[in-house]
This record gives sequence, structure tokens and C-alpha cells, in this order.
Amino acid sequence: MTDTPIIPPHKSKGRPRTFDRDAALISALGVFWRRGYEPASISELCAAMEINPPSLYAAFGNKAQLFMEAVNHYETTYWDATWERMAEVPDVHEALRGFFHEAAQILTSQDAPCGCLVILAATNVSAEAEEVNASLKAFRDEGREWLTRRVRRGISEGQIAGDTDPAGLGLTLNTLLEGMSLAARDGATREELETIAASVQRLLPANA
Amino acid sequence: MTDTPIIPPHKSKGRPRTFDRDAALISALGVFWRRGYEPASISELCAAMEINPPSLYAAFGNKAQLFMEAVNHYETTYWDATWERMAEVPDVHEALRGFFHEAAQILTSQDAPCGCLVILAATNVSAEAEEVNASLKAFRDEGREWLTRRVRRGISEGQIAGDTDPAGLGLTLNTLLEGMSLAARDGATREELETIAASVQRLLPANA
DNA sequence: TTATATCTGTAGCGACCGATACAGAGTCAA
DNA sequence: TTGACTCTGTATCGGTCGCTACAGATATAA
Repeated sequence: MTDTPIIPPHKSKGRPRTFDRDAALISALGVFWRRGYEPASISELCAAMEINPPSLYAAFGNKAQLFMEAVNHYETTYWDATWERMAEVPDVHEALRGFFHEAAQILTSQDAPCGCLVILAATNVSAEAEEVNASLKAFRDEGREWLTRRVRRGISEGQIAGDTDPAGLGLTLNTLLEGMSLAARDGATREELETIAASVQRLLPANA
Repeated sequence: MTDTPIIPPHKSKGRPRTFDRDAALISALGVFWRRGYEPASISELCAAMEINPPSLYAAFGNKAQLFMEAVNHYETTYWDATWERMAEVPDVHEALRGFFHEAAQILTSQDAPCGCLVILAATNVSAEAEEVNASLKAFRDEGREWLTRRVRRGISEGQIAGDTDPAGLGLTLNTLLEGMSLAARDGATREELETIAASVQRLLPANA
């Protein structure tokens, strides 16, 4: 946020960087994931990334830009394939069953401190970090939109009752998905998340 | 948390307090609700409560104790009656339909900055505020337990399919409820929350 | 009246926050 | 070899955090 919209400079001249930028980003992601955006301090980030503050600011701009880069990395690494599978599986019941099954895995994955970064990392932020939360909200809105679109297609293909409101069902599915992050953060096991995920089949009005 | 477990002293001697303790607590609740636990600074709390820091610390102990007192006030004021109604209504379908309907109202109530304090106020906290989050988790666990007990009773009274896992269904209902707080925080309208609430009837396996 | 106790406002404590000034080190083009 | 350039570590900036020392004000109890 703030001033510089450009992301990574690094021309060919000058002293070369002595750390792995991608590895440092992944380390930063771990801290943001565990702590959330604001509780993750620059000093803790630097310790995890094994660099000093000037290196962090030279490579990533500022804390907000580092965070958003970590969020993008998180989305592409953990969720993109799952979202796309949901869009590709022909039967909507099968697609959503698979999606929530995979979500239960992701939200309790080994390297995850549990829960989704996009949902949890900026739920409480002070006024000056509202821009960061707004950026995350765009991701969340997109997720709800994907679910709504998938439901709408399921209706038009006759797999879900024709009188179903796609936006309402998409919102409900997204609400359950976001709730699963809170459950994971509160220590729900993978089996418990699978139980929640399995309830999705009951939420879909089958075509009579 | 920390040292003093006792809450309000105030003997009969000494200079009397010149502000309304209950009114100040309600003002503090508003700030915690809007901002969350850690982003709510002492200076912002003091401004809203119209007192100075020494008065705050004399009357409430410290920030964590003030917060927990605000949480207790919030629970009793906004949720206790709704929880008890759910326990009292004989038919479980009617009880849960009514509960989620009321929850949709509470989570979008006028004086609410949207969402549940217990769910949202401490999702991102630094390490030293983990005790506060643990206290909130106890509230959240209690909510899930109430839902589970109500489901179990519905099963034993033959209103829900006998092969239903009460803990699993209780957890699922609680997950949807907690997700509704995130939806409200992201700007969902009362009508949208009502739509989500209405989906609960499909989650309950009717007794065949 | 005096002693004791508690509240009130001012003013500021040490600790930490995000972010940087600076000088030295390393790599490039000329 | 020189100069331009960028990264590196140290040391620190101004600002805010939660919290409190202090002195004055106001009440009760003796």
C-alpha cells in the first residue's frame, strides 16, 4: 500500500543480493500465517527470513507489500488448483464435495498453522491497516463468486433444483467455508473438518 | 489477565468516582467491538469512555480485564436470552430455526459494528494476548456445546434421524454460525444473513 | 480538625512499533 | 582503475503502545 506501486527493482548493476528472495517470502508467509498481519512484527519477520530490516525494505517495499506478496503466493500455492478443479468437475455435487474435502486438507495441512490466511490474517486491524483488509476482502469476495457461479451452472445443467437462488446458496457455502477456518484455528482436527465438509451435500437441493 | 484476579474495589471511604462505571463499560464494549482487542488502544478507549487512563486502571484493572468484563456484558446483553430460548423451544427444528433467525438479527443490530465480539475480537493477537483469546475460546466452545446438546436432545426425542452424530452436527452448526460473523463483518446485509440462517433446516436430517 | 483512603488530571515511564540514515562492501560499465 | 550503483549490518529515528508516579481534590471516620 502507500507509496511505491512497483514491486521488485534489482537492476543488473550494484552489489548482488545475498539471500534467496523466494525462500525469504515463504518464511514471511509462515509468520503472517501464524500471527496475522499486524501481530507479525518486522523484527519477527526479519528473524524468520534471516535478513535485516534494510534488506527487507529494499526487496519487498514495506510490510503491507510484503504481506500482499505472501498472500498471492499462498493463494497460488495452496488454493488455485483446488478452485480450478471445482470449476472443471462436471457434476456440481461431485465438484463441491471434492472442493470442501480438499479445503479440509488445506486448512489442516502440516506446514499450515491452521486456517486460511485470507480469512484470518486481518480480521482485527487498526485503522491504518484497513487497506490491507480491503485487499483480502477482494480475495474473499472472489471465492464467494466462484462458488456462486458453480452453483448457477449446476442449476442451469439441471443438477440442482431450478428454484434455487444461486447467490444465496453461494453465500451460504462460502460462509461455511470461512467458518471452517475459524474451526481450524480453534483446533478442529482434520476428521472434524471433514465432517463439516460432508454436510455440504445436504445444503444442495437435489433436482427432484 | 496477569496479577489481580479481583475485579472492582471501591470501598466507602475516599473520593467518590465521578463517572458512571456501567456506562463507561458499554462505551468500551463499542470500541472493542469495532476494532478488536489489540487494535483498541487505551487512548481510544479512554476517549470513548470519557475518562483518563488512571481512572480506567483504577476501575477495571487493566486492558485485558476491561475487555473480559465487556465480553461478559456483551454475552448477557445480546446472546443469553437467545441461547436460552433455543434450549426451551420443544421442537428442535423450530428451536434452531429461531436461534439462527435471531442470530442474524444480533449480528446486524444497529448498535453493532457487525459480527460477534467473541468470534472476531481476538482472531489475530500477538503472543502476549493469547490468554485473552483462550478465554474467548471457552465461550466459543460453550456455544458449540449448547448446539450439540440441543441436537442430541432432538435425536433422543425422535425429531432428528437416529443415526445422526450429535457432535458432528453441533460442530457444523457452530461453524456456520461463526461464519455468519465473518459474513457480517464483510458487509452482508440482514437479508443475506437470514438466507444463510434459513439453510440450517436443510442441515438437519429429518426423522424418516 | 485531623488522618486516612480513593479518585482525578497531568505528565511521562520503558518497551516496542514500522521504517531509515549511514558507512562499508561487493559488482557492474567505462 | 575509476565511478556509479545496490546490497549489507549497525544503530537509531519519531511515534505509539500499555501503564503508572505524582500531586491535588474530595470523600469518610475518628
